[in-house]
Order: sequence, then C-alpha cells, then structure tokens
Amino acid sequence: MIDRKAFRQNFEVMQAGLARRNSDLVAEGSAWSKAKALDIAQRDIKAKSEALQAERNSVSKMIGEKKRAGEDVSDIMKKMGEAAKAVKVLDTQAKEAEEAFVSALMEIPNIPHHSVPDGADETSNVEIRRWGNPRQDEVPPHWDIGEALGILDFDAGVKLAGSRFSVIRGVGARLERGLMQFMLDMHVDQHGYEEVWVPAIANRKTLTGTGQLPKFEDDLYRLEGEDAFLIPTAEVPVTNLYQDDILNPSSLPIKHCAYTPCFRREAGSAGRDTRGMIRQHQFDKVEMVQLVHPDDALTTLDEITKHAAAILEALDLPYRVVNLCAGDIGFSAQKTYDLEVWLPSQSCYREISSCSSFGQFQGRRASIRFRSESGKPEAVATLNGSGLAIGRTLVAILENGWQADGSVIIPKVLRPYVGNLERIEAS
RNA sequence: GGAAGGGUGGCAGAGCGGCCGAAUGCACCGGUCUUGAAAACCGGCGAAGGUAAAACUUCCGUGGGUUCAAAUCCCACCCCUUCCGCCA
Repeated sequence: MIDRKAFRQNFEVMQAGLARRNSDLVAEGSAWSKAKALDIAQRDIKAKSEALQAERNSVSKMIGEKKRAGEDVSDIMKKMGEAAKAVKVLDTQAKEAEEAFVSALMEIPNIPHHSVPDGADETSNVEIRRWGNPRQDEVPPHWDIGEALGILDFDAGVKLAGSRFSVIRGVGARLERGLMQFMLDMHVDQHGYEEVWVPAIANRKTLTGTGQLPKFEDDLYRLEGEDAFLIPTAEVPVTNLYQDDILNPSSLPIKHCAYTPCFRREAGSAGRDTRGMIRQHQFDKVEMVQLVHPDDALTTLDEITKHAAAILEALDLPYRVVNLCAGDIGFSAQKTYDLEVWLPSQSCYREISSCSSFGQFQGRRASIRFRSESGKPEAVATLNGSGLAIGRTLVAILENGWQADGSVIIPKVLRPYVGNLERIEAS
C-alpha cells in the first residue's frame, strides 16, 4: 500500500511515478484517480462524525456526573437520544468512506524506484551483466531430453491432474529433491538465512498483506468452502510471519529462506510455454525473504540478487541479470532484477529468478513495523528473491548438460545429493 | 465431528454499564546509587487517524444490537485451549 500521507503531500510526484508503469493507472476512472476524491470525502465525513461523537461523549459524561449528584437528567437524555441516532448514521457513513478509500489504495501498485528504467514491456528491460559461456550448438528441448531419459512424464501429469502438470521419475525426481536441498543448504550455510517450513495454504488477510489480493484473485487456487488459497510463492507465508508485529530494530535484518510448492492458475498465459515444464500450475521453489530497515532496501536487493546468482554459478549455468523496466515490474515491487538462465534449445535467456524490493509497500499492507529511532513504529522494507525456481533449474541442467549421446552431465556440486551420480543416462 | 472453557497492551493478568485506553506484575527506556553490573529506589512506557503542536476520534477476537453512555448486557460469526472421537 502506498503511504496515505505521501499520497496527499506528494500527489504529483507519485502520479508521475505510477504513470511510468502504465498511463492507464492514473487515467480517469482508475483506482488512483478515485482515491483522491475518496480521500477528501473520507476526511470530510470523519470530521463531521467525530465532532458529533465528541459532543455525545462529553454530554454522556456529564449525565453520569449529574446522576451521581442526584440531579434530574431526563431532559438531557431525551435530547441526546436524537443525537445518538445521528451519531450512528454518521459513524456508519464514516466507516464506509474510510473503507472505500482504503480499498482504492489497495488497488494501487507500488511506485517504481527512480533507478527503474522507463518502458512498457520486457523489450525495454535493461541487461546489467552476463556470466558464463552459453553453448551455441544445437540442443534438443528439455522435454525431448527428459522423455528420452525416462525422467520427465508429461502424459502422466495430464492424466493425473490436467495440462500444465507433470511427473518426474527416477534420477530426475532425485535431482529435483537434491536441488531443493542444495539451494537451502547454500542459503543457510553461506548466505546467513534462517530456514523456515511453512503452510502452503494462506488466508485472505495474509495474501492481502503481500499484495496478491484483492486484485489478483483469479491467479490463485481458492479452497472450496473456505476463504483460503494455495500459495503462489513462499513469499506470502514467509513475509507474513511478521504481520501485525512491531519488531525490535536490533532484530533487523531478518533473513529467511524456505522451500514450498507454488500454485498458479496461469489464467492470463494461455498458449504460452504449453510444452515442457517451464510454466506449470504447480512447481517447486526455494525463496529468500528479507525484512530490513527502509534505508537498506536497495543495497539488500543487490545482496539477494547475488545470493540467487551464486546458485547459478555453483551449478555452472550461464545467466544474465536484467533490470526490469517500469512497465514490467510486479504490482508490489519497487524495483526488480530478474536472473535469466541460458536455454540452448531456444537460444535465449529465460527467467529463473526474480528478486524484488518492495520498499515499505508490503510492510504497510501487512502492518509489519519496527520501532524507529524516534520511538515511533515505522513500516519495514521487505524483499524477496527466488533462489531458485527448481523446475526451471532442472530444465536448464538438462539442456546445458546435454551430450550428443543423449546423456546429461550432472553439475559437480549436485552429485553428493544424487548418490554421487555423474551423469544421467537412458536406462 | 461432540463437550467444556477462553480470546483485554510486547508477555502474564485484573476489570462494578458512567470515575476505564484500561489495575497489578514482568519486560523495555531514562535517572539515582555503583569502579562496572546486579539489586533497590524514582520516573516513563499501546496502536491508528487527526493537528504546526494540541484538542479531538477510534480500537479490549470480528460484525451487529440494546443504552444518553458498552471491555462490561444481548445475538451471530471467527479463532484458540482442554477432553472425547477419528487420523498421517
């Protein structure tokens, strides 16, 4: 959620920032433009309501005092009976106005940081750096490699659950599990994160705190008969571990990593990546989350990005870092670096990790605060990054490690996790 | 699923329809004392909106109701704990 004081005081600046995402966001009829009117209405009705409440409170107090003194108060009480009704009406209106204002605010995305490049879509993203030597020879797509080796079974996924589900078998399954362990171990042992194991189901409040709700309900799997959803990312439960808390500043930064399955309906991506396991309804991911002092948000973003990149480097997978443009960053994000891994079958880089700073946007929504230097509670800054998406990592390993004889070389650091196996061969 | 009990400030835990945003203890912050610390003593200490600062308003699980006045009374819902049942 954007800061409501800043919304009033820096309206023009924020509007310009928002428009960098998409000019529709500040157009007539947008949540942004509605919010301004709703704020004025809200303040106006509240002032009226509060004045009347103040009067009711003071008269009520007086009635109590007079009664105790034995005086007759029936006249005043009769008069207050009328006023009480008016209070109720105004109070209801004030609550509605406040609610309308807040729900408009909830629909407004975060303001992009000034270091985020201009642009409407991914074509304007800016490459920051590259690592590794991408192979340029002809490599089959991972689904052919995986099926030939007997470790990927897309038909089974369809049979069991539907399209965009898959089954991993044998060494492939062990590799999926090994990747998860390897990534968690690295973040815990070398990057200083505390591992947490969290529910894969979250309630409405939790999903609102990180920004998936109310706007993106269609992207989530909702549980029948309950106001709860399957999580689309570990970011949701892990960040919300601290919802409604006021943290001691000495406890910052808080660093967590977690493995969870992730569930996405992919409502808007029909026809994209329909083959293979690039885009699944269910996938595995190791996520890093940090809660930091607001001043440290951007430096921490660099740090998280390095932590994610360290996994790719350890696996010897070529990648590049991309600074997403204003039109391409997510709803809650202030700034995002994507890590894109080289996929030789497609001769291009594909997203494998997304590292974002949310500034205080989520901190305000989820009411995660710390006691600031002034003694007043202030929203923390939150960040997260995939470290990494496991299914896509498996894809990258299959393609980058593929040999002309059809086998796949397993990266050295993973071998201890798969019984010291050096390569995957057809059985 | 059945039964009982319970949701109050960071925690524990009082609370008669008005004098209750709320006793008390712990924790925390500042001070006295001390070489330093502990103890003891003194003082401070919830959040949100609002304001230049105040005033003022709201918040005792959530939503409604009764009343001039609700943490306190009534109704509904949610959650937690314990016991029973079921169960990885």
